[in-house]
Amino acid sequence: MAHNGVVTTRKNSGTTAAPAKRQRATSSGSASERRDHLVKLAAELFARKGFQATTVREIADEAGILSGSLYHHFDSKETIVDEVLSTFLDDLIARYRAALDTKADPRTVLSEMVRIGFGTLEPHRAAITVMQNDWNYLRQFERFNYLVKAEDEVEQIWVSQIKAGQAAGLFRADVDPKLTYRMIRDTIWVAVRWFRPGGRLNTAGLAEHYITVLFDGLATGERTTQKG
Amino acid sequence: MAHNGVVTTRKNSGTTAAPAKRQRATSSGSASERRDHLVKLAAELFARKGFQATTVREIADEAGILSGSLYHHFDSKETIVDEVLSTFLDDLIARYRAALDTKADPRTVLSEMVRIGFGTLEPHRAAITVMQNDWNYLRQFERFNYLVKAEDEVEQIWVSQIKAGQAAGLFRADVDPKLTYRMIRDTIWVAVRWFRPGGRLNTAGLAEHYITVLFDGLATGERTTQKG
DNA sequence: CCGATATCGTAGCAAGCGCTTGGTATGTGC
DNA sequence: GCACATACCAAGCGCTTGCTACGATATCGG
Repeated sequence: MAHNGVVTTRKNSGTTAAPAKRQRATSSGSASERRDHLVKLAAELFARKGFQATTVREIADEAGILSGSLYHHFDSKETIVDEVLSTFLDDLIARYRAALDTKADPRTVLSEMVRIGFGTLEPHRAAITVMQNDWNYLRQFERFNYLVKAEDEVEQIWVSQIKAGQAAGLFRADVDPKLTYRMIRDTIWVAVRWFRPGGRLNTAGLAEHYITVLFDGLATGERTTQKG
Repeated sequence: MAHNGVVTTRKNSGTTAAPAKRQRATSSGSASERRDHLVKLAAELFARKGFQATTVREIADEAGILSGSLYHHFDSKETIVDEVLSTFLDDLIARYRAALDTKADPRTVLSEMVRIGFGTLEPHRAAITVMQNDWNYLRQFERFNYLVKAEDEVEQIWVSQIKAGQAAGLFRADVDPKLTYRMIRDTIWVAVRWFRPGGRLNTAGLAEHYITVLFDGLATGERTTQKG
């Protein structure tokens, strides 16, 4: 009664080729393959229900094990979400740095960074969702201080490119770089809330659409507010 | 042991002129004045910690009463957040309708709607924050179906204006109206995450900044992607 | 075949959760 | 001055939470 029967109530979620009935996971492949799989399952639940609303029992159910068995792989529930977020951030920052290394002009680099942002929407959908929804909650724990650090580094990358573009006369000078960065960033990330693969546009299409509006605006004809 | 002493541990949060020490709230003013005050206190907590992470005991503590006493005013914790969100939405939609009633040209109306959006950032900061962070969770309850309805009405208002602007040749025809709306909406609302009154720009300044970029773009010189 | 290691089940603890109940003080209308 | 309504306290119920302790089983190199 403490827990309802895992074996009988298991839903065999039809996502990845899941182990239909419980069977001890054979130690195939690298040491932490099982662990990585558990992280992915948990990430999906965190994204769908929120970090706090997701219980360790639910995560275990999804994997076909009992909640206590999770603690063979992880110290705590927070360790799991930590892995979800840090994996995403590492990938993101690496991509940004690569774009910077091309040494292209600011407009080109900025466009590429927009594409990178939208490009992470699919592979890191769950992580981005968690980051959006549970940022405020997670931030209060010391162990997630690195989130703020990573965010600062990303901001620095964007702002420097915007400023460079202004200095080169490519971008209007009457906009605030930091403010502009924040609006771009938010527009990209928040798209995880409504973007679903298989819709009218893919993430590449979204990126081009946004780049168009971002640089050239929604209006037609001459720019009416040109100051710088 | 079941609950620690409310009187002794009360923190007398230095926000609004709070009742420093507990004293029975005298029935001054309208019948539900006390209730409204409790809603505001709860909204701040919901915004800061998230809906689920906020306990009824914390709300009661903030008000200087015991958790059970909250249920004299509210049926449930969800009733409280319901009041927070519906108050905001009612106000927002009323403002949008007023802007529509001016029958001005689409660009003017759209600009005004952007101003309205940013204008709600301060008076409804807590509600917007809750809406952003806890939308996914709250949406799963039937009682919050009206949230989706309200969102649909708002979307309809925006999209019709964008389409009208395209038909009038004011806006470029090669952008997707619905997609454009979503990006505008997101950019405005997500600003609650970083906007703090007293910074460099107030919400009116934010609005003008965004209107500039939205209509005329970030780049200088001729529009390079003009198609429609 | 054997021990090492990884993986998982079983059972349950301490704490905390939203919420309920029964009773008490303080006003207000008549 | 008594009935009534309001606003609250005190106590705790039933349940869920993250997590732990410990034993069982599977796999595999040697």
